[in-house]
Amino acid sequence: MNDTSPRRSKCDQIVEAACKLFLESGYETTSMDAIATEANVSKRTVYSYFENKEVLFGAIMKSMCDNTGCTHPDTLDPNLSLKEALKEFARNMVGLTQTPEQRDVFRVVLAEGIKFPELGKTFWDSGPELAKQILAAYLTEQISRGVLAIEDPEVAAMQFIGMVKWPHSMPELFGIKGNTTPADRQRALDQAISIFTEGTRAKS
Amino acid sequence: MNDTSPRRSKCDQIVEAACKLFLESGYETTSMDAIATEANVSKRTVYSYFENKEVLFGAIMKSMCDNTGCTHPDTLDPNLSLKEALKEFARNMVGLTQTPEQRDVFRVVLAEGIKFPELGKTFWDSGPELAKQILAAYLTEQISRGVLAIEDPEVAAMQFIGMVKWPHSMPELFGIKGNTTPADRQRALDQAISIFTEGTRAKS
DNA sequence: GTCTATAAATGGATAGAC
DNA sequence: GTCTATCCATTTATAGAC
Repeated sequence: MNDTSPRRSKCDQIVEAACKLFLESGYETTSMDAIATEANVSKRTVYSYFENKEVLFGAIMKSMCDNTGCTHPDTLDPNLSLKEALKEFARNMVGLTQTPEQRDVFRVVLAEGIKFPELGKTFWDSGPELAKQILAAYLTEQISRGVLAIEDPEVAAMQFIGMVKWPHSMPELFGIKGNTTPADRQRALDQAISIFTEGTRAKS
Repeated sequence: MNDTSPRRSKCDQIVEAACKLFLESGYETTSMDAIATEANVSKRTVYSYFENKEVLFGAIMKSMCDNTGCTHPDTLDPNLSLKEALKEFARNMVGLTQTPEQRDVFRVVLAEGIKFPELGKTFWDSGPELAKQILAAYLTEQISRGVLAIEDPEVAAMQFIGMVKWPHSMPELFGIKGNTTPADRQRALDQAISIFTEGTRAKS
């Protein structure tokens, strides 16, 4: 017995092990045997908590989506300048502070989307869609104040998110080891915000 | 025997079947049995053409990347206006004319990226990276003519691609059935180009 | 509740006949 | 080259003892 952590319920051990393995290797490649072993628990115990493999996977991924989808603030800070508010939003929600876990969730949800269609919707609603709505509400407010001029703020929100996220996330997702430094990413973010604000600012 | 097509080599039948099934269901879920059945061929015949499952998958996906990565034009048309050239680029390479097959290739490459790392690089180089370089060259030209003012044209190219691709591709990738019409997508594209050109135009 | 052992099914790969 | 039949490993899921 390798009971390092002082006292943790069997269920927690199973969840933790399943999380780790599913995110590493996806649904098919991860066996219930491997999960039981990783959790220091017998396979029968796994089945006493989760009816079968599909249920276990669904439960794990649902909670991962809920927890990693969106970090806290649900509005953009109205006290900051336009550029500063957007920068803060980009840093927190759609970009530079993305953890390896968030990246793995993204990849696994996408990979298993055919077998688990409702998972795609869960992820989408708690991640990109939520971020879009928050940003769109802010943009709409700025439009009504006459600061910005945008035809469709919802689409513009998605376009901003794409502009910030794509150059940073896609290479990483495809395993392209960019030799970008934090300073590089900071400059890219500044450029994105500059293009977006200049391109949407109301003509005075 | 269901030999509908007049005369096609066994190898072609296998490739075609494997293509279809791998793109539909990914690597693990697709069995060699299923491929043989779909191809109207015995399993032994599959193994006489392809050493094993990994080799078959690698060959299939490599050719899919080469064929669907990037459509023909390798420069932007210098005779068009800035906006028209960008619109044409966006339509051809990163957006609205994306086929279901291209979307499936994207998804499978991403999904199996851990087991087949070099596949990610193959896809990247023949798709997004190539598109980026073509666009970056065009932007650089426009900068040197004093039409645009951009600090880092390579990053800007990726940002433009993200702005165009994200709102359109991501929901589809996650199985979100957008009720967007072609007219909606056209308007979104126009808005993206407007934001980008206004945001990067040199101050006169 | 938890474990060891096993049943039932599936999948990758091969042997040998034609 | 192609087929049928089969081997062997692995995997999900369950039975029965403690």
